[in-house]
Amino acid sequence: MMKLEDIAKLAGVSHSTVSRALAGSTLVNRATRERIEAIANDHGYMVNQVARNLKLQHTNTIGLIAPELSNPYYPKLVQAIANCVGDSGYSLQLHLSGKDQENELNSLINLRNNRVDGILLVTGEHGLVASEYAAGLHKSGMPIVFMGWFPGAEDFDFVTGDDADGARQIARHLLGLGHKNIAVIGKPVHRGPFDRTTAFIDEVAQGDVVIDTGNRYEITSEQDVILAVKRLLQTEPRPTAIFAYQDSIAMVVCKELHAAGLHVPDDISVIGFDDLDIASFVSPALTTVGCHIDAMAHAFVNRLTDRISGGSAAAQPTGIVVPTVLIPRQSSGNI
Amino acid sequence: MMKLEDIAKLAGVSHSTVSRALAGSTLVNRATRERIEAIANDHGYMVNQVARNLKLQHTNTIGLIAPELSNPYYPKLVQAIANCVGDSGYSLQLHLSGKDQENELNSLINLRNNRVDGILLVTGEHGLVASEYAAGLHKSGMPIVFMGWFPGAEDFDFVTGDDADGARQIARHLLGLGHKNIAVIGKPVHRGPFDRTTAFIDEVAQGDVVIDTGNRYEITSEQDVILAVKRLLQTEPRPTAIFAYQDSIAMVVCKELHAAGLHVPDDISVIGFDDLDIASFVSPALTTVGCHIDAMAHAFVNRLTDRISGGSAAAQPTGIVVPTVLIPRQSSGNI
DNA sequence: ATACCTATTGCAATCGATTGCAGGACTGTG
DNA sequence: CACAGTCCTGCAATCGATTGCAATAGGTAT
Repeated sequence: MMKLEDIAKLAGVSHSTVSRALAGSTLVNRATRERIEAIANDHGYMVNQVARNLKLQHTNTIGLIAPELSNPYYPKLVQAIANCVGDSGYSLQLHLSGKDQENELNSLINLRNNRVDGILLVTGEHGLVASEYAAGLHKSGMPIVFMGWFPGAEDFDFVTGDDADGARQIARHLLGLGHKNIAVIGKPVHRGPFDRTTAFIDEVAQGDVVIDTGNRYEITSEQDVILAVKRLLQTEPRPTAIFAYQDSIAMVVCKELHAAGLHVPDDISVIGFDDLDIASFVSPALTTVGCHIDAMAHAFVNRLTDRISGGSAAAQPTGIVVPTVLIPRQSSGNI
Repeated sequence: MMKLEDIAKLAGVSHSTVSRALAGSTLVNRATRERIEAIANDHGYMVNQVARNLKLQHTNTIGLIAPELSNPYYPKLVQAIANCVGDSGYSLQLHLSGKDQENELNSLINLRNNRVDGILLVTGEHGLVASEYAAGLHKSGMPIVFMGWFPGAEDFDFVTGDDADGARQIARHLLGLGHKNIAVIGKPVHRGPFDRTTAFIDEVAQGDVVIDTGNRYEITSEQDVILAVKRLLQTEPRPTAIFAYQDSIAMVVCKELHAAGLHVPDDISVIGFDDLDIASFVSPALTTVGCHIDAMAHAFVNRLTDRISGGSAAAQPTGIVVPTVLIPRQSSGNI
């Protein structure tokens, strides 16, 4: 492939001049520059970024580590992130950690070795895994921003949706609908100050509704959901509403309820969380809580690019929390 | 950040020796190597890949250009690709072209400038856009594999699902169910020898069923679908089955049919194409055609890595077509 | 004519690795 | 003791850019 030197020879100048000409430097004579540009163009010269990166000590690349793409929430996020990153003039190096601690660590190492300018780390539902290494990286000056809260997140830059507030909105919604006997179900994910479960339970308590421990189902697999729904239906008195911490769970719940001959929302209300695209497609359409994912992605990559340019950004790590909104649909019975 | 030179100084040897030691070369004395390894380890030395890449003239990185992530088919594919790529020891540089020709071109240029070892290009439903540039790249020796057929694909390596056969399976399925009056609807995507529409129409013709031109709906937006369904319902005699070329369209069709008070599949059968995850969730579950996406991804990246290592791989460009299978569910009325 | 300034251009160092080749130390053999 | 053969290690070139500094040419002021 053509290199600076080749163009230089063709133009009868030194490679320094070519470099400057192509960079649009005022240091080179206009006529010379135009001649060089023409030659470079004719021969399809394109700068070798890896050489350039080495010299310039930056790569114009951002690393993104996400858990997976099969949970439909992540593609939405990755898409939004990719757009923002592209708009900021960076390339994206994508790593899927598969929720695996070792993979996540390897990705981190790989990204570091490749000298990406910064790292975007989406912590999975499992919480942060490679935190010590991430902390080391961070300390060594690598800009890194997390998405999602995890124990110790305060020491880093992170952005998260205001899940707790979302849960509170759901609580008020259900209370407003007159529900007094509510069950909660979902994957156990403890997100500290942003915890959905805690916030929900606390908020309904404000309305003098207590969620019986027997009505709290922690599940980890689809199989569990089926079992949980079976048990739930035998509970006396039967709950009139179910809050599932994840849309994916809520959908299975609806399916099982339907299979058991129950009608949502007439017999029982169901609310999810996450605002998956599918949520509006299933029938009945799922009431859920979401947050503007573009705003989220925007905050995420802006925080990082600010860190990279190291400019006005406060040295202090900050947590950015983006608001969530309730999206009432059929499954909660108000429409 | 620590570099070879620093470790060399610490160990009292030359940087060449450190390089060799860390590479596990037999050329360096065992004791020396172990000492160097220990020192490198203690000081957290990690090779600078960008310098290494420059010297080695390869980057261990594969570029992936996909149209988007909001159509749920792509995340599945990207996930599978990312896994394969990772397993092969490469990093992934992801670009989302957003179906935009200029973006796709920019991505191609960017990838080339970054000297990725090879490029995976998923052509969108719009067909290939940046084909001249891609051809140029290809000619200049850049390994590049396409996913999906497009006019001229024969000159490149490409892999595609056997959509035509899938469409034929659907045709036979519908024929077997006794349908004689069938409508087809979907985005107009012409995939030459793998065209869904053509194959479908030809195959039903084998069963002496002809699809009236009035029963062929080419749509481009969700709005179009709604209109099409309205028109379709006024057609006399009303079709008893609808084949939607895409699951995403099929789902909207079902929704509209439901809204019009029609029952799927009792009043009318619907079949989609793509086997989206959602397809099994909607109610009624959607009969569709899919192909083993992992096999597809596998073929895709293997072809590329073969090209990169340039080994046994035939110099001749080849098209790999992976089989599709019919997945009968409720919406076609046989279950 | 001398000194000085400006506008261009080239030289050479640098980024951080890899690797062919030369050379030193040490051992074994005749 | 000389010489060849191993085994290690270092020197220096190289990958393809960027950029500070020196050098040259031409023009102008004195």
